[in-house]
Amino acid sequence: MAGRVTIAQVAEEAGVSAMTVSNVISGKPGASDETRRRVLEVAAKLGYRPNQAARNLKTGRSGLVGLIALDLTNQYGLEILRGVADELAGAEQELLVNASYHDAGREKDRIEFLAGGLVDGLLLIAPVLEDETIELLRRRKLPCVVIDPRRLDVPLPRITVDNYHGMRQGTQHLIDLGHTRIAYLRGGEDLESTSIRFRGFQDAMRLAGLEVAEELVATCDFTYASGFRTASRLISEHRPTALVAGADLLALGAIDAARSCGLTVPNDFSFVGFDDLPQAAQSFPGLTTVRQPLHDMGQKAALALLSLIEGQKLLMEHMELGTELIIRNSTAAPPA
Amino acid sequence: MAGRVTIAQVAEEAGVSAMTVSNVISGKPGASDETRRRVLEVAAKLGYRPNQAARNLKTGRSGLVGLIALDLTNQYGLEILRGVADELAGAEQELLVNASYHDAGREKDRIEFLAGGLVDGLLLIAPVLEDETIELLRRRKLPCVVIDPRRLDVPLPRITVDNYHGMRQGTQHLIDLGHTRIAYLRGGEDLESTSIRFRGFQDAMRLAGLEVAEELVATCDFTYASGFRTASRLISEHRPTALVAGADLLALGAIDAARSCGLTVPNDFSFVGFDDLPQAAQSFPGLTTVRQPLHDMGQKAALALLSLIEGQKLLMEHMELGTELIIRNSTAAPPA
DNA sequence: CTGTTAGCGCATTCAA
DNA sequence: TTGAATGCGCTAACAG
Repeated sequence: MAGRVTIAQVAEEAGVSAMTVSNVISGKPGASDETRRRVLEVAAKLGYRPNQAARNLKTGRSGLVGLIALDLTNQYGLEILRGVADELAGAEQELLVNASYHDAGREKDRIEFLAGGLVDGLLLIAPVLEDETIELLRRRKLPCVVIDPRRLDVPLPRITVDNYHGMRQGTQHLIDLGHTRIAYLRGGEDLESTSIRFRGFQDAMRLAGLEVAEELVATCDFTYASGFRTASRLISEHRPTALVAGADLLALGAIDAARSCGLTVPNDFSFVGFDDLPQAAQSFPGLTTVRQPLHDMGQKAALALLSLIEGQKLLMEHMELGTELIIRNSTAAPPA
Repeated sequence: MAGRVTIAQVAEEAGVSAMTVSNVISGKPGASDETRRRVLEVAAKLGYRPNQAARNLKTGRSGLVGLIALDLTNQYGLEILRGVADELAGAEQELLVNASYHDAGREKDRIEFLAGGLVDGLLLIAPVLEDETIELLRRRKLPCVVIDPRRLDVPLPRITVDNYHGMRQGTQHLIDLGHTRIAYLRGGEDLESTSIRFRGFQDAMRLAGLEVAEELVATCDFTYASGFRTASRLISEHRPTALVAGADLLALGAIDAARSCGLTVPNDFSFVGFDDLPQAAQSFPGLTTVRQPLHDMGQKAALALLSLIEGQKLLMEHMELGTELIIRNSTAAPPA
């Protein structure tokens, strides 16, 4: 429907061959300045734009990078996406975004679809990645980089974060402030990173000689509402003085739960999150949290994918990035 | 790189012609069950996937819908995007998402790029749309639907919201509660909807016999931080009892500003927002706000675009959707 | 119901 | 420095 003008028309109008137009348009050398000028002029006049489909068919590349995210509503994935987009802006690649909506079946379906030659490479954010899907990817030889897979050992190039030390550091911060009764809010069970973060919490506690009281640990979904609900119960029933959450969204819900119990943050109760989503800074009081370099992860993943697409060998199969404790105003010493 | 198996190979292996394979694969009628079965079997065995580029070249369609959003960080655009994605999921169209990052130049560049045959149609969220860009779109005859343009009268199919009555209703809610000193936080100047919302506020006040005190009206950027800053000043210097914001993000910032001034919401101070972003419900106290049907706007826009792509005439050039006042817990009667 | 012919628009190869 | 021929993989139109 679009791009009505073809290279042939430009060629005729400019009195040269299609080949010459092609060369000039794609900025190849080998064309006199005079010819180049005329071709460009005619192309502009006619409003010529190369037909992507034809170009793709010829070159075997689409100029598209596929990205499959869990959904398009959660900031976690979107921050990564921004990093990807920023990196891709420089390369001549566009982003084709698909969501799997937390459904393994749909994830497989989307991957299969995109792998059908639509994209030159694939970026997966927090995918489930069943064995069958991995097999498909390998068979197709489709360049692919995985960010934060559920199972950390997937046999594909991947980028993860040092969840263990991040959570230890976050927990340690509360311990240093003098807290001893610290609650923990785990995210959903099926992610390996959830367990790793919890281990970081446990170890920090144990090494400080503190007990991890079983009733102070609860599991909930990765949502604000679930964090609110679960924390309400934890706080009202067991009265800890601080809470560590496996994700900012949970921490944010928990803070509001404390507030609705009439507690003041951080005077009466301290909170530490994990992620450092934009909301963490845009809340009152600002949320102390363990920062994942989400934007950076996106950029690094995109960069790795681009080099894979160019046919280069990857420097490393697995890249683990560090975290950083961001201290804001949701933590303080426990009430006397 | 991907999709190595071609239709010819499948045809040979199955002992039929390429045409037959093509028909079977695209689910066209006219193929005996037996043939169909065999073709499908061979295709599966070989892992055949049609090459999109070739298909696109032949059919003149890419199966891609372009979407240009301001950026990928603000929930406003993302809610619309979700609506679009939901609608497109049913059609055989994929979404190619681009961001313009609030830059008119980049917006034009992106549109020009996508219009080069990459997409079958274009959805624009809150675009600037310079005259030149509109001209380009028309020349290319690229199907296009605009959501919430800055200038409401762009000569393209468009979907907007009834900003005027929405804001009147939101303001009226505060008036009904007994507020008389009501502040107003305007969003950035260059959007027509900003002015229209403000007019709704003014009219509601005037019709209730209330004065719109000049010092109680302030303009700020569409960000939480800017809302926080501006509201802090407004509240501490002029002591209104309620504030209406031209966007939820501003209201959320304003609420935290009130809190940081030691005020309790809604007992000491009431707030009304505009948009009903997910954050409005996920905050404490829940934000009373004027709901824009963002998801619905996305769906309707996508639906309209799809019919345009199918070559059908549009039922209407301009569609204005209604708003709804969502009363949560950020509003109450003014302190005695 | 199935096969043949042709060509979408471009870029690679080679020749001029 | 430029041009002619060729084919990427697929499907519309028609013929058998």
